[in-house]
Amino acid sequence: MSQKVSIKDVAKAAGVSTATVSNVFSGKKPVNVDLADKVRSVASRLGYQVNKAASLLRSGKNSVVSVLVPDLSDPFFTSIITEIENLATEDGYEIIVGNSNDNVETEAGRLNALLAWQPAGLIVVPCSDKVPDLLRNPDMPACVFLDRISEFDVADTVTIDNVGAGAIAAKHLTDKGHHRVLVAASDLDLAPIRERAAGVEAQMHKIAGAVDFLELGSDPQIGAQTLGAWIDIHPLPSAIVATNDMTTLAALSCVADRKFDLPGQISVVGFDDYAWMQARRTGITVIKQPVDDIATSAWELLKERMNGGTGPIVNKVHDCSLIVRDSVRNLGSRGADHSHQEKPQDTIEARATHRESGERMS
Amino acid sequence: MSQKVSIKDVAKAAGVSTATVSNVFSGKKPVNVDLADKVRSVASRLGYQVNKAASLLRSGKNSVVSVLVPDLSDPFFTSIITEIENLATEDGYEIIVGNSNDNVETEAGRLNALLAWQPAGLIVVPCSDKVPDLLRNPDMPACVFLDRISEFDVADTVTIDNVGAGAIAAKHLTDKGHHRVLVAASDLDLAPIRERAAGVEAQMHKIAGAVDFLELGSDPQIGAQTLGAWIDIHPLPSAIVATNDMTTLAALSCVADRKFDLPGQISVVGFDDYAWMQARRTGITVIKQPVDDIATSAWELLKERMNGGTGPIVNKVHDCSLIVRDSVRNLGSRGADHSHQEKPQDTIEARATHRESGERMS
DNA sequence: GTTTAAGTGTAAAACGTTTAACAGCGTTTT
DNA sequence: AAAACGCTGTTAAACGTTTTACACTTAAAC
Repeated sequence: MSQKVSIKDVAKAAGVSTATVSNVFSGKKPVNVDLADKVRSVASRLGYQVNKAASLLRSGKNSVVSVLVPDLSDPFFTSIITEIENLATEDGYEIIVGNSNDNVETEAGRLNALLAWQPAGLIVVPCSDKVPDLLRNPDMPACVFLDRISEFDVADTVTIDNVGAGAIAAKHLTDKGHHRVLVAASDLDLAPIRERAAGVEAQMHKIAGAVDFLELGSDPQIGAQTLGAWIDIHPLPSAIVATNDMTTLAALSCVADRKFDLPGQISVVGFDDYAWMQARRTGITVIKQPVDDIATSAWELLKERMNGGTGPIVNKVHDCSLIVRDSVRNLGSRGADHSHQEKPQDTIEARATHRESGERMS
Repeated sequence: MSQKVSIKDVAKAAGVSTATVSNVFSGKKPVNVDLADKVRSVASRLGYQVNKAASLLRSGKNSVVSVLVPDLSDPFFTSIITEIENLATEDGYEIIVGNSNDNVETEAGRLNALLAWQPAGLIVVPCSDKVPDLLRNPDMPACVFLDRISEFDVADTVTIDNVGAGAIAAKHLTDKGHHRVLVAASDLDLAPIRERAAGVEAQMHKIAGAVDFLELGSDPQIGAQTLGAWIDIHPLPSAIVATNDMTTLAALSCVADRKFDLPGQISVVGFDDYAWMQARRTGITVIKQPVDDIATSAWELLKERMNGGTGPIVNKVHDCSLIVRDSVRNLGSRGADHSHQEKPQDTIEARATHRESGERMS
């Protein structure tokens, strides 16, 4: 009986028209308050629930927003989804999630499935760093791209200052006297990863240090092995900089497997900040992405578009911060900071410039 | 134009009726293969996509399944969701997620919102351990309850042998000579947590050991403080057993904060297994829930119900396993195993009985 | 040679909303 | 006193599918 009761039943039982019932629930047109109360009470007595499918069909207005990410097992993406779900719920939206599995074809397939619902909006982290072809279509729902994206003229984007993030990590290392670092990248074909690596490289160049790059993929297990194999045949760098959460895990796994003393034998700067990074004897010094800010920006931008906003495309760029813990050894050969003992945990805001829109540094 | 093309447009362009187009895409009734090909080619040329809302409205058959969990920031729940999304996608379903925020009222609200879509099925982890009232209604969609549930006669459930899990953890500790352990529980009002704790307690009783219980909540940060405060005024137990992932994090945070040597000064048995647990010098010995199996069972059960399965309610119970790493010290005072050095990592299958359905141990 | 059946297609009626268009009726404006 | 307006309500037509009932053709069965 619960699913069978329609707006007509309520209308009949309350002695009004279906239009009135509709208006009571949608608020599109005012209804006399007493009458509205009566309708509501009748409705709840009958267990009436508006049928979203019918509502969507007629009005074309949807309350679901689709989120598509390349890897649902990556905590970075799930943490973004979590935050977006929070915000969306507050605004009366539902979230439907898709996983492209880092595969362009799967991505297209999922996109098609999601689009069949005519979602009010789309938040997507492309699995390549390019806009999926389907979404180049001019009459798509509101859409904002996150994180992995290197095209900024198709739709709103929210990203981080990747070059800056890499630079901060490297600066911290060079300040501590490190001259030779290894960048543990996931996949250098991805623009953000490439930029983070470039940020490190630029800083190392400044001090005439050495920097190597290694691709570890997105599986920490395999990444740890790859890294181990590399280490076997190369001189040990004094520090490793990870370019995302998965490579951080890979680096730490490798360090653990080989029983390296951290930071005695090798230092590590991780990427992304999770609870487990400080729930250990040697807390991990990390570059922290402002996950909540990213999600909030994405939601705000999307909301604006969903409400018909038709302004120029905005490219929101967030800054990362360095969280200093204990995984970087002070080699003390350079800079002014070997004179004092740093506090065990400290946040140094990035100095990277904050760009709201328009052109990016090349 | 993309969203505007309907089945009628395709029908007209292909010179057939809408019914035929519908049959081509739904496969409900056979269509001559040549004609079907023509329809398909016309459809893709026009960029036709079936409108799920209209389809759902008319047929009543939905391809979305709703998943509702108490905390989207809990990796355990997100890992389950991830796996369910995989399975669902393979079977042509979409997943819409909800977060009840550990609050019964929010749960009811989210449930209502999700139900308005008339999902084909529902997978829910209740925030209390009881079936939400809304779902007691006889004519609800197919539903299976996961993890936090203590009612087994309303719908299919999939849980783990919580008592067994606790017992395995405790047995490992007592075998290593531990006599006094602390159970770091999240919330003892939750049946599964209570049972895990009871499993530990039972085992400790067997050896006439001591066991304390402490509730830490679901925030690792706060939990760590609570635990620290407790430790300040109680003699240090030789080991801590966590009852879920969040309390594992809390315990490890606390140990790290206080610079306790792990496992020198204190041992820890964690709950749930994630990559970071072994990406550290001292790998964490944990009770591992078979997340993939849980998700798979849930999906299989749900699929059966969605396909009209009307058999008796089944209560699937999975066993946990112990993964031995380095976070438990061998106190060597008991049992036969202090004679040999254990391997660094080893999996010991639980001996807890495996129950497919029917009655549970009280 | 008539009936049955199988295979394939169509017309038209739903499904449960939202939303024009319109109408009644007090109140204000002219 | 007529006209205009605001407020509140209704009627009926969409929205894009699926599905029932039916129609036509051809082949097989009697």
